[in-house]
Amino acid sequence: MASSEKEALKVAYGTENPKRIPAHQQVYFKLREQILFGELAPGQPVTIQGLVENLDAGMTPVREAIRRLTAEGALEFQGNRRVTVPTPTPDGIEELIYARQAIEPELVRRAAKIITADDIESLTKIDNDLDAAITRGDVGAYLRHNYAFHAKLYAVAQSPILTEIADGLWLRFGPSLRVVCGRIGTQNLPDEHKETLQALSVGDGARAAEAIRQDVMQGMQQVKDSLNL
Amino acid sequence: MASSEKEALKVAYGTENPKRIPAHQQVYFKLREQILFGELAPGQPVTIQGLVENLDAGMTPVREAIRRLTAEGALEFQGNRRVTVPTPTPDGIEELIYARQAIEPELVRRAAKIITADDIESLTKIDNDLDAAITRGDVGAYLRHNYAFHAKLYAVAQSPILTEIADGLWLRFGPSLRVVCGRIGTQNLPDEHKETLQALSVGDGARAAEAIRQDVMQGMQQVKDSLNL
DNA sequence: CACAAAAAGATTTGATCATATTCTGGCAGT
DNA sequence: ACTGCCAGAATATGATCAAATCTTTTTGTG
Repeated sequence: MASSEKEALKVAYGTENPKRIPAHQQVYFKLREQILFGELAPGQPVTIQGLVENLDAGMTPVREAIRRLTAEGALEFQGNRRVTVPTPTPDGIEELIYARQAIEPELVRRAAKIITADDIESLTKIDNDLDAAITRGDVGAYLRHNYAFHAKLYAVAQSPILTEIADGLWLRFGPSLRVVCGRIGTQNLPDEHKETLQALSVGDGARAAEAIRQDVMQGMQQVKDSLNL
Repeated sequence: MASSEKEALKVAYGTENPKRIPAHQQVYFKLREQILFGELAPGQPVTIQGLVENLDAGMTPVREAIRRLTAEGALEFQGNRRVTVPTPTPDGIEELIYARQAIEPELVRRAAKIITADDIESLTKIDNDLDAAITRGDVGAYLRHNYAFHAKLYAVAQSPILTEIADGLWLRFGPSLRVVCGRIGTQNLPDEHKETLQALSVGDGARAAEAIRQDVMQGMQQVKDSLNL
């Protein structure tokens, strides 16, 4: 997702906005949220008509949003005309593990070079919210804040292409993450965020990158184990 | 692009086929080709109505194809409602260099583990066609065969997610590659394919991966230099 | 009077919808 | 099981509306 779009959406949501967001983008963002934060489970079929009612949108915008999410790997054509949320496979998880380890530490290295005190403060705040969500066992909030932490790191890195790739990967394992958290709760989930922040605050990009690599690896391993893949 | 789709398209092209390919997919593949092999230049605007005439398709399929390619980074929203082929930037090229070096050697490592003699033969044939294209200075054929070589490697690796990412990267620098080749011809272009094939034929995955890394790096460097970025 | 900035109008293009058509999967009846 | 029919869902078209750009005209100033 391009950050300019995010910004535009934030500005426009709900208010009597001057800038009108095209329906197909609104549908895209709503559906994306549902996939990322678990309203949709792996294997679940996604019908155009269902979304038309559910999201109260026209047919054409829904179609376009589905195409876009399909291209990003968040949804999957079933060959006939069906679309579903992809079901994780052992090989797929392996690929995601490799890809995340290849991309995310690099983003953190890049972020470390140009991060500001404000950014670190912002990240710390997100991480505190994350801890609070873990403590009270709020799975939904955990998923959102965890994503927010990583997304903020991407934003700091100012590397739009790598960020888009990383965001695409989130869409692929989001539904599975939800399933896992729903099963094992929010305890025992990996959190190398403190270490990452520590390293970033002293400008140690290499250490921050390694911390994120650990965070990513542990998280994906957790998913893999919990799903018996 | 999922390989199942590719297969389906190949089967269906032109013939009085039993399986009908949806118009939006046909448009997608046609447009994708135009982007990859250079009918469309960086910065060029892409209009829906233009494609409707050009590709002789309806409006809805064209729209869906554009959304899909936009999600893959092959096209770019211009904020107003315009869509264009992205113009390369120095930072963008840097990101692509990193991403390709992270993904493609891994695909080759995976391919090396399961490659068959038939696959190697097939790759050799593609590489010969590539050499022929270089010799006679046929830029279009060069681009197609060069892509075919890498795409075949991806196919051998049987890693759909990494392959989709790699394919997405091709879409991002395809137009620039065309510009560069049009400018400097087909001589002096990198070709570590022989080395790659040699390593693959003796089962040396590490060496094959390194050869591809060289190939990728040199190619991207060429693009970067030629565009004065 | 010449020039340029601004306004108004015309035109192109994108967004959306209503509707017709095509396809798929299930079900009834053999 | 097999075949053919039917309901529902997806695909695709063309019409309509809205937004952006281009063109022309108007207006203001040196």
